[in-house]
Amino acid sequence: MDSQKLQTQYRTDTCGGLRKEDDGREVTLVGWVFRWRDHGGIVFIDMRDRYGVTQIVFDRNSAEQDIDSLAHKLRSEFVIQVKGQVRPRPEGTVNESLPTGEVEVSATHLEIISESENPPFRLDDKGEVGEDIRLQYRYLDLRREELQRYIRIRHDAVIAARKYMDTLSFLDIETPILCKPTPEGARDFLVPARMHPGKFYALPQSPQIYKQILMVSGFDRYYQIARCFRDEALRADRQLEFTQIDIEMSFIDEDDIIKVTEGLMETIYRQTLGIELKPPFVRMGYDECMELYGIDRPDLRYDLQIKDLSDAFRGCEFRVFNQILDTGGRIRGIVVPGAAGYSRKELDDINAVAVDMGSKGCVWQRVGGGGEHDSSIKNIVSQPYFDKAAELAGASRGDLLVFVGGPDSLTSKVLARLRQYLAAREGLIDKNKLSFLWVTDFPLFERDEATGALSSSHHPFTSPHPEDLDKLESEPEKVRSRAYDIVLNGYEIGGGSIRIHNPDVQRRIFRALGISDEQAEYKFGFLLKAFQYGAPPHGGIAMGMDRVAMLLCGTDSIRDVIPFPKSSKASGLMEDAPAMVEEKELLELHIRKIVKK
RNA sequence: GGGGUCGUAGUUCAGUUGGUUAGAACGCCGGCCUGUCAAGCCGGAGGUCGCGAGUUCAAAUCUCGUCGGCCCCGCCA
Repeated sequence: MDSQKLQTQYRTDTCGGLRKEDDGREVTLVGWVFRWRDHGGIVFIDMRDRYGVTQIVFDRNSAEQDIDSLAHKLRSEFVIQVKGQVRPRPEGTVNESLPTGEVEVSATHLEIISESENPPFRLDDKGEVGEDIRLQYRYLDLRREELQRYIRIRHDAVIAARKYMDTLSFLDIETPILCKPTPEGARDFLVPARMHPGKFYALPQSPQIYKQILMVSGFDRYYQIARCFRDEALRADRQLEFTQIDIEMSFIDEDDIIKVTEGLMETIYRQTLGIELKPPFVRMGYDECMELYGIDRPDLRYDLQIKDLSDAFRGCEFRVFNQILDTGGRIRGIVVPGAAGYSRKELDDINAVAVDMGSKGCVWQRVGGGGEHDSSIKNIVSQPYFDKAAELAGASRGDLLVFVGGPDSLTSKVLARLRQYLAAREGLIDKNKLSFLWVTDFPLFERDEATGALSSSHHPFTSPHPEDLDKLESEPEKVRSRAYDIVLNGYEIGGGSIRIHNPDVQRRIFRALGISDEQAEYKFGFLLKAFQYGAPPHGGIAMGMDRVAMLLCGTDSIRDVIPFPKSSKASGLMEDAPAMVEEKELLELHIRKIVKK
């Protein structure tokens, strides 16, 4: 840290910069009272700012000023200015745990700049504090070393990303926050348009259409660190507003985007944590991914692959299994090595997880030391079937098998969760491992099971796989897309696609989605029109900045890397947002409340 | 929209089968103290048991509702 740069009218140095080389210097520091140890005749103050902690000593005998009265008044989180002389600490009193621990500042002058109420929780990272109270007093929470570090890591990542993108000739271009509503996809945040009674803007779910139009404008390589808004339920890794590193390129294919993205992640990890990644990352097609892991964002830090055990149980005595197999379902399971010793309670817990994910439950089988099989269905199914299952699954003595039957959509969902649950339970997750994965060849559409309607699995501008174009009308669900996701340790940290740049193909997609020409014209006419004026082939990706930052910081909630996040019920606990507004404001916006509270 | 879990002092928590004045630690306030660093010692203050009903002679404790934090399902093109 270049202390020269941080010098101001208030300070000569920071609370993190002094070393024994500074012995004898007259310095002025400003900061917060972190801790104090009042011994009567001598008072120690740990003074804190962004840069660190420095011990200040007030000595009744040696101080030039009568600090007796002032120093004793100091309390936690007062803002103070201290003048004094740097000196080495007496022998035996060096604090090894502080970078500044070899020195202290002997105070000659103290000014209380700002007093503080007693803080509602301690800021020294000793002991847990409820998240509600932390969010309510977020400005104090953010003073804590941990959050200061997270915000710093996030900053470093953003700077690394910007430098990298700039090096590759990407232009940082802004796009509107007030957009045209798009009823597809996530729920929009709407903004009433005062000057257009009855009409609304929407906050961007992503800058998607604008960045595609920028490609038509010839910008070739665009990026933006863009705030996005989606009015959907929150999760530990989802907020109403979040930040994307949004990228779009022209005259490229999948490999070009993937290469740029891998380089981006490589740069971010090197610049923030000094970790060298080893691209290229593993790639896997969607179908294979779902078959092996049951989910499109598997955590590959551990194995526990899903096995198809249908053939083992075909014709067995268990009617439920036969019914499943006869109706196109499968029996699939995972082997947990060395877990045959699980108690009934533990097996019940596993079953509860399976039920929670929507199945009727799971079946377990444990392979005993003599190769004999114990199972929750051993009274129904005879031993040879278990032999076959163990053989198919590759389970050996001492292993546990857990399996679920049903349509693939169900077994995938349940087994993906069980895989995660069992890996955690078995301690198979290496916290220091970084398992990147590209998932490619997503299906272009997915069908809503309730309504039967098709919708885009990525977004409606995603290019279909050229080989599957002729199936667009006949077998739309078999059409693969040119979409790709990047996954890290089980989190989807980014996704994108090669876009459609041909207006005719785009219209065929809209038709397949049940969007009429008129509707398409109304909603996306401006994009289609733009494409009629020489659209370059293009594609891009959006990286979830919050999730990337979260993973860099090693936490499990993006709230930790967002200075002012919303609670899980979407409230700002500090400022108490959202809030009521005056009737007259609504009137001006041509809005009437129908819910009173 | 649904499920789980939690809600007691400023904070983190304990609180038995429903039964006397709801406790502990840390923090806070006061005093003592010249080498501490989560300082120490002595003393003190501090409670709408989230909120509202109900059951009961009696509710932090039981029941119902409600609000809020966290996690999950649905949702998240």
